[in-house]
Amino acid sequence: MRGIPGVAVVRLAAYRRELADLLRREEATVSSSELASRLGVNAATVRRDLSRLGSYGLRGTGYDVAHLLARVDAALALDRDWPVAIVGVGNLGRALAGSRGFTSDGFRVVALVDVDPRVVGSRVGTTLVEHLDDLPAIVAREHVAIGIVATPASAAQHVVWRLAEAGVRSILNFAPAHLEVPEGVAVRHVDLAVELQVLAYFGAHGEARRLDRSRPRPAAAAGPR
Amino acid sequence: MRGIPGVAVVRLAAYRRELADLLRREEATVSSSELASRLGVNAATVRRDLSRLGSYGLRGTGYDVAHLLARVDAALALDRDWPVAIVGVGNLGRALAGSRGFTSDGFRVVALVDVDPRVVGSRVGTTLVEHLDDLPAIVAREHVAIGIVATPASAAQHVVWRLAEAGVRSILNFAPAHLEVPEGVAVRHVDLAVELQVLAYFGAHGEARRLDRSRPRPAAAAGPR
DNA sequence: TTATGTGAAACCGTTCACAGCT
DNA sequence: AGCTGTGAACGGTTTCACATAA
Repeated sequence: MRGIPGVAVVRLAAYRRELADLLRREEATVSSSELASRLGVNAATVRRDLSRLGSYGLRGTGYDVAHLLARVDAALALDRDWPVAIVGVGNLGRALAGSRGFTSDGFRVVALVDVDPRVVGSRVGTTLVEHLDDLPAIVAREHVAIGIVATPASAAQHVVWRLAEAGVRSILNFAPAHLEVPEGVAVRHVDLAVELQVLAYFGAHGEARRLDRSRPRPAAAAGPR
Repeated sequence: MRGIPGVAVVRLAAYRRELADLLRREEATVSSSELASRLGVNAATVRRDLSRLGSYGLRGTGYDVAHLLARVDAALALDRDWPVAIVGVGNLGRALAGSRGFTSDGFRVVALVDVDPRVVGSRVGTTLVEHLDDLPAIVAREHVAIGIVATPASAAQHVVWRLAEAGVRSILNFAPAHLEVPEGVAVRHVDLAVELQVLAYFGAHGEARRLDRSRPRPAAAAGPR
């Protein structure tokens, strides 16, 4: 049962969002087809995704919203604490630090890191901006589990190595660059320029395909195999 | 060429980035395997992707960097102008407006839109923030081709209808919500919370997986506490 | 020899369709 | 009756492997 396909993990996160909404509305149960239509996916896909977590559906009725939400949270490991460090305190880094998505469900921005002497030592909100050289200490002190790379592309690879050395094994990269990572480190990329270019392609080719940018980005590349 | 698979379009944008870099370094040619290793993909995949644009490779040598870049640009329709409107001028909207990725290669932020009276009428940089109600006029005036949704989730669907009505056919959504769109409108989603949750999953399930474009990777350690 | 372009195979996620619970 | 869980069919991408060209 281990080994949920990357795309399916992305869908789990989407199901979670809908489930949280249903819970808020005090709906007791949902069917796979209802979840499916809310998210624009096939009902069989929903059932297969959820069945990977175990059989928690009730035939004839659907899924218990609260229970299923708890199972999804457990699968996504959201029942733990995930301290986040943001490296690169420019416009984007600042915006991310204040973003809703970055401060909920166990995610907390616990550190801001930069190298620019004009920024290091200042505060963003209540958080002090510290120097990249202190990363090992910061990671140890705050138990940082996820690193956000919001630096220019030219610095991104260097930052990734520093993060990896310091023990961070999950990285979300906003820099427009492909990154090499050591074995055991997971990376996901969010490249704004790429998103726009893809939209340009579809805009120009008049195809309105539904293609969500859901793609996991595995770790490391390393040597030939 | 018509009908490039969505994932391949994303890779084209990545190749473009590498090609631009190679051009900057004045490299005259690249091989598929060099591009492949730079991006962590298979060389055959690179060749198949590029061959969809036509046969521009030179056997025994590789691809002419400048020529290939021009072909990729043409395929992605980057030889045109793509005026962008950002709806939702909060932290994220502001950061995006000033972002590098949003102001290059034909993309220009030509309009900022919000509904909050405290924001409408103000300026971000040199751009005036206008009211959502004026969207049809704004789109017509600026020839807006791409709309960015950077509003709260609760407003996102409404904004999408407004954008679509006004004639915008490409939408990049940053709100944490699934969006219904009319036929002929392309949407891409960037959900920061989802990205973090996916990283939490991989961080927690670090074990044994294989490296593929869409799969988790082997990891050696456990998650955070 | 080196590297492209591409049939054909392998691989993998998606969807169907229905058996099996409640 | 209604809806889940899943074997099996399906469809599309990826990768192999090699004919082909420089």
